[in-house]
Amino acid sequence: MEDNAGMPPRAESAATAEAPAAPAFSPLYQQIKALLVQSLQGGAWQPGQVIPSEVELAARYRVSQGTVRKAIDEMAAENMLVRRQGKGTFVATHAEQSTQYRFLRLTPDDGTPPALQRKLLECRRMRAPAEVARLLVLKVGESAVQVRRLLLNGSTPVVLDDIWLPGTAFKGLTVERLQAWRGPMYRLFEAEFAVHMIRAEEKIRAVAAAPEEAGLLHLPLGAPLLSVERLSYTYGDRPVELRYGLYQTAAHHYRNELI
Amino acid sequence: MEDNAGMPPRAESAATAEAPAAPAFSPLYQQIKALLVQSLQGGAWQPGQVIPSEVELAARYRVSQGTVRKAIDEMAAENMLVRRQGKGTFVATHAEQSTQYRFLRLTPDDGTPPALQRKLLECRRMRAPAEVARLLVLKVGESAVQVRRLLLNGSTPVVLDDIWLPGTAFKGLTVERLQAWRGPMYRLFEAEFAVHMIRAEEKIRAVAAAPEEAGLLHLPLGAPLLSVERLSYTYGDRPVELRYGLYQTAAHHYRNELI
DNA sequence: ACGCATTTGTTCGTATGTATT
DNA sequence: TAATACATACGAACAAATGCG
Repeated sequence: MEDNAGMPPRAESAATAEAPAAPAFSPLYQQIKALLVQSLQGGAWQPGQVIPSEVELAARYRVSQGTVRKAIDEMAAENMLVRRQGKGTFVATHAEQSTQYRFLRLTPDDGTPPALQRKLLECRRMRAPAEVARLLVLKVGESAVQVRRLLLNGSTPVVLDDIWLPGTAFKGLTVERLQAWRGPMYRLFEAEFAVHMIRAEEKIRAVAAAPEEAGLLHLPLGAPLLSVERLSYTYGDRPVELRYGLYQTAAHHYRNELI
Repeated sequence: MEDNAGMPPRAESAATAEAPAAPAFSPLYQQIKALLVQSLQGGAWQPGQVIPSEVELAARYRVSQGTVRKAIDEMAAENMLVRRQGKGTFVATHAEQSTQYRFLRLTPDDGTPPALQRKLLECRRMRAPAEVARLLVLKVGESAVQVRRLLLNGSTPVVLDDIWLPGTAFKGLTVERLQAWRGPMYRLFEAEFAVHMIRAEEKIRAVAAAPEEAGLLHLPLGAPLLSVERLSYTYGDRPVELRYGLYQTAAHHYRNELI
């Protein structure tokens, strides 16, 4: 712990540098956290896999175990990592039972766990419409993939999703690929396209069913629907999915916890 | 630090006791946390006030500062306490700018901060209806207070709230009291009735405006509305407020963050 | 304006407990 | 049983923010 050669920047180096523009000092554990996020972003550790132990990471970055621990604590709180006592710390995945449909807040009123069947309606590639391009931070004219699907409870359609993805990141996403996939779509994204959703923002409204929507959801024209616009982010706060959802809330509700 | 006389239970005592029913061992910092929550619940420290410093609490409970710190960390994460470097740790309150309207997720579409005027419609005392009694865990026939109000953006009504409170806890809540109050309702509750909301669960649906609602919100019959059922909890997971809200989402939306 | 005391924030080191393999 | 990994707990030191004299 004497020299610091070849090591990542320490807090001191940033703090002692008398830069005129105030280089935004950050505590050591935040720097370690940033390095860990970089490793995840770079694909050094895959979803579901163990990351090195706290002791090893401490040695690697030449900091104390407590500092690594604090960095990992924050990442675990943000659902990027999962700690398991006695086993190790794992990269979060949308594959596990507990985190499956982590982002779907629609729940049956009777409390039973949500069990919805998928019905793929469409999957096509096109130039991103202006609004989609704006939200996904694409250049004008860049390609996007549109996926439309229904979620059904038995024979009752409950959700109509209109999903938009950046074309370049999702090269090779086809109807067949989607059709063949069993399991959550976000799991497909992380397994086949190395895109891991870690956070999302939603804007929710009540709207009246338009003709096409009403037809697909087997509802009368003008029936009230929950409109959910979701923008999902991956590491580094990069938006990578835009999803317009229409939820039928006669026998379901959107649950939320305020803290 | 030698003897432990008159002190709260330590982790060891619980762990070593060979109770047959497995008395649910909890780590020391969790026990400290429970004691701190009790102090809040008992009103030992008022909202907005400083609690004793970490060093003093550590001495009082005969544990290390780090253990107190971890207990406070969790409570800060749950918004029960607020830490301020150099000043101390404060009991959270609904009075501050940052936490005002902490539970109101409705935001104008144009991004401006929500600025809504209140218009009180009703405040009366009655026997709690069955559903209200069930959710607020009241005995059949117990009294409840019903408050109905509008929130307006200029002259446009945006929110219609139907609020239910336990009658005993809110003895003395009258139209005049509500009418006179400036500031968030939750601030009134904690200041005048010692009821502090720390958590809430919401169930959200899209519904069609019924005649009375449509009239109050200046909307056509059947217009889509966001229906928000909120159950608010105070210390010890006791539900103390039930609120049925109807939100007009033409120029506003309910924002949510998924993590 | 300056320094000092107080309080939380960060970092380190060490030891021990608990869960898993 | 032993080794490994995370979880808890303690103690110490210094940094940063705040408020007061």
